Amino acid sequence: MKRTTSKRLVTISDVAQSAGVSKATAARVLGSYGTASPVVKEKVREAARKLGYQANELARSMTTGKSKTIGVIVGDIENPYFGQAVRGISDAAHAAGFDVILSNSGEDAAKEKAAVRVLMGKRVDGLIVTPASVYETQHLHEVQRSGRPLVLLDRTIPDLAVDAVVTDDRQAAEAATRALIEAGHRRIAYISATESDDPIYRGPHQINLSTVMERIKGVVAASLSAGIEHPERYIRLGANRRGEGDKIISELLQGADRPTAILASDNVVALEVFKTLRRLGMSIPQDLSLIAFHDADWTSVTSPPITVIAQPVYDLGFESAQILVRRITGVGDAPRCRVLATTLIKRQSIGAPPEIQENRAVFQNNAAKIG
Amino acid sequence: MKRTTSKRLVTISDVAQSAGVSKATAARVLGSYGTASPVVKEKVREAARKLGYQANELARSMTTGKSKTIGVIVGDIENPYFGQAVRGISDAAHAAGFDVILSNSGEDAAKEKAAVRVLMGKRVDGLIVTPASVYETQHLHEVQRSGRPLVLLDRTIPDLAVDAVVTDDRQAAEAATRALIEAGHRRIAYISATESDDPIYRGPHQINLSTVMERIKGVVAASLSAGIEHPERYIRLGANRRGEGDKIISELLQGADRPTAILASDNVVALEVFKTLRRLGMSIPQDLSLIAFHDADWTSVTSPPITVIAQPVYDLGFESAQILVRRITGVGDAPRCRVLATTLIKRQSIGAPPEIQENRAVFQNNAAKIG
DNA sequence: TTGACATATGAGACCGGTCTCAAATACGCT
DNA sequence: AGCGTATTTGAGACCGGTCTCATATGTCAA
Repeated sequence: MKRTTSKRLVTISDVAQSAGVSKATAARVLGSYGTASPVVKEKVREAARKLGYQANELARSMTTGKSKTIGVIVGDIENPYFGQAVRGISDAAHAAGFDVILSNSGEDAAKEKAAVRVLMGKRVDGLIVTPASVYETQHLHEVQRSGRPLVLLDRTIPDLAVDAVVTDDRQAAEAATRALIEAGHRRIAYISATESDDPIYRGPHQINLSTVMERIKGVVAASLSAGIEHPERYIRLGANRRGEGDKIISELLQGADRPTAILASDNVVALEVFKTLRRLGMSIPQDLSLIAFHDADWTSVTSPPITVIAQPVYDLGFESAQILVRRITGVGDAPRCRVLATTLIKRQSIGAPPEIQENRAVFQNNAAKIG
Repeated sequence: MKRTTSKRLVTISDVAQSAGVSKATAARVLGSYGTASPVVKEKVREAARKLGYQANELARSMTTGKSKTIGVIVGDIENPYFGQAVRGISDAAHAAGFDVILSNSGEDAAKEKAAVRVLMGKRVDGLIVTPASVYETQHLHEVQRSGRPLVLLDRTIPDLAVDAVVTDDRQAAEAATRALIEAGHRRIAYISATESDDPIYRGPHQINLSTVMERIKGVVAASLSAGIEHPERYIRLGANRRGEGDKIISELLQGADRPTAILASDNVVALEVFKTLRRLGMSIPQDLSLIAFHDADWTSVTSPPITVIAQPVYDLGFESAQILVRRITGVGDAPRCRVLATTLIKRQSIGAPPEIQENRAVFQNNAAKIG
């Protein structure tokens, strides 16, 4: 039995020998269970201090069947959105006496599967997962079948009967679309970072994530309600970080009957819009109005400040962890989906569409000629 | 022995029974070691599939003394800087056959200590830590003493002889300061988010992090070289997320002999500068020039785009993990500190100080009167 | 001092996997 | 069929902690 990690760590047996008591007594003191006399307690603690004893949670978990640890798999470790959610998770978990360990899927279903395997292998007491796909979910079904509690964060999976905590993406998209319609827009694009081979939206089969589908439904519903025909013609997918954003956005804005407003799925897409507009010599909101999902720190200091859909991300995380802790503790009622509200924060990135501004200018020119 | 987690998971013994072989044979097949006949292999694998066997890595690690897992403790999970570093760590670790689990210290030494305890308890093969303080390091010394490999990411600890990977913060700060001096600035502030009771810099005893100390040294050295006296009078600390940033920045900018340029320690501080300037009715770069550490996505789309010190964060992470893997594998040479270079990316946030612009305006007025 | 009762302690089984080595089995040749 | 050799298999010890229960020890009252 070879150990490439250089030194065997100090065990309870070492401490027991040093303190002159049995392994069982030393374990009682160091594990804070059972009884021990004050004299023995002090002797054991002193020996542990001197030897540098560090508990082996592996052994403890093997025996107790519990790790007091929650495993969390986030979609994109580089996205501060998930950072905030993790802060909420950590706060709720720690308040309930649980530790949190994280893993990152990078929005890739295979990596998510590997992360689930790692965390299950470490026998975490429960899992919080932001699913990377509604199509590749076998590994999550297996978690459910194993009996280990699972909560979905931010996104749902239709045929997986587990708890979920999400924001009301449909209502958010409807509200944003209505705000743009009230400002005069009839050609409104929704641009999403979600992976897709074909950037042009053709139907639900292209959509991996529940959040994206809900938002599309919201945009389409609000547009149809306002009498706008074929609103889905302005929906684009795949505008993610790998340089596709600029291409998709510029093709859209340089096409016939271009949209006069964009609803961006997240801050990544909003940034791409900014960069593309600068390159095309267009400006917000004179040439294009913009609303973005998520109120990142910097969205209020751009010129102009961006109108955003603020999401209660910390609460998402906090609630997820609370529900999971309840499940771990043994609550067995039916799984449910908790839906949190969003807030539309109006800043200066919404204006009238360009053609309405031109009509106003023509009208003023005519008035000057008459007067 | 009570198990609140509802179901005992499937073990190798269950699979062995189902396949009609011994536990040792089933283990050989499922653990991919030793030998087994092709017929037995197929029987065991089929039984494992049917029963939903998921390896217990706790048991495996206990026996082998290895977990093939790297533990990472980041300073601030909400900062995309650390997200990028984690991506580098993950890529290098996975290439070497290791898994990565994360924990967040929130730049709090007590939380870092707890995170170290959790990850050491889980017997990770090694640790990568972004230390939250150069003063509270006992827990990291204990890691070192235990023989478990440890690499410091981004920041060093002076009396801890372990490997570290950092950026050249001193040289970065010198280069940025020189760029501002060349643009005419003689009053240059360095504003840091690092925790401090007193926002006014009085000496090294206030500084928790090696990066901050190095940057201060760089700003001061470049200023003194250019004949600027008492450059440290414009150094401010504690401008973090909790609302102190606005107060510190506005007091500084509204004081006598206010600075005409700011070097911001990170994007958080740069954002605070933007917000405060807007509130005070001042603009970049006419009233104040700005350079920020770290080239975040959004720094190139503000108006004006910000001059930044780009840091090779992914490489920081990647190198850290490579060094750690070598240590885990048994390399025993002397610990070393690997220093990576930064790049100054000039955009439009640097201009001449306001008083030089005024002198130019006066000179042009005089020329018009003559001509 | 003795007996009753409460508290502290130690021995041994167990968690689920790995590893070693002896025994069983398989295979090929005479 | 028997023998020699190679391969496969199973039994049991072990990792480091927890838990149960029998035994030892301590305390108090008669």
